[in-house]
Amino acid sequence: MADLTITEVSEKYHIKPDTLRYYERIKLLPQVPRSKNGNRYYPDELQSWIEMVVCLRHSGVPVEKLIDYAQMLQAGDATLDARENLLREQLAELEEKRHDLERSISRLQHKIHLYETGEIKQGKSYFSDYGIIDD
Amino acid sequence: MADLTITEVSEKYHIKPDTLRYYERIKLLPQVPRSKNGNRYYPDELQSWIEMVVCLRHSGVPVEKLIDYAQMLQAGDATLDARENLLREQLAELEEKRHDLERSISRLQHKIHLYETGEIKQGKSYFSDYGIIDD
DNA sequence: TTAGCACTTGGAGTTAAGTCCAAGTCAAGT
DNA sequence: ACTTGACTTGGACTTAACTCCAAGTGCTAA
Repeated sequence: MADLTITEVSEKYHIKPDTLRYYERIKLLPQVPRSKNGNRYYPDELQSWIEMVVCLRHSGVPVEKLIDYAQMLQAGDATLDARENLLREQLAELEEKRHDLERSISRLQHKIHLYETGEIKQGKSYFSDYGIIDD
Repeated sequence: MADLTITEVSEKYHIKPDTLRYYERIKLLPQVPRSKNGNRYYPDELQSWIEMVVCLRHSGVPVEKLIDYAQMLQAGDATLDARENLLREQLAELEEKRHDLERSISRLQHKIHLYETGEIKQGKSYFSDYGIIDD
């Protein structure tokens, strides 16, 4: 692992250069170092953080929470407890999200099954097809 | 289960009246019937569909896909295959989402564990705390 | 040295999905 | 009759998170 340019990071993590610059503007990233000509480069440390950000963003953790965490990281040990709390809160959010997702997946699977077996064809009127599956 | 007014539906499914009217405008709902005074009421059939919509929206299925499905439902049997396809596609999306979510949850759990055990305190510099856990 | 390309900046524009508002109507209660 | 409260409409506004643009700089290769 070595320093990468903005486009390299962009390709590695499937995130646009514009987004990387945006993340820096909003302080989701610390000041990104520049090479002699003024171009950004991303050392390992930064890449790891970006990797984490991309992962959590992909799961819907709001940018704002990540900024809060980033700010606290920079503030040092005084923020240890607050950081742990933030992580716990986000974990709880994601676990709820997972629960909702399981429900939706079951719903879709059930519905698809109805199509597969042709049961849906008996379909009465327009939306009747949408009875709730025991709750 | 019986006909409900807009506020009743709103309370039952934790969705604002404005959102219900919005859903109607964008054809995510069929024409909602009106009582003599012009107020909307929601019969069982509609409630089931709303319940489904709320569930899927909560898992991130885009409004547009739900509109497509709703339109196809109204179009009748000619759209059976297309409807099944749409459901399969959305199912695949949600399954991928679930995968991402699992990853994020593991990440957070691991990180929280580091805080719990005090391992994070040894923290080198700012973002070093973010090394990637074996991949 | 000139063309081309990757990068820089500040700022404007986009997209999805609501969310809110002002002005008006209607039925019920006092 | 008058106030209250729930509803109606069309349209404007908000929010989150990008995403794009124009104008400019600076290295690289022919």
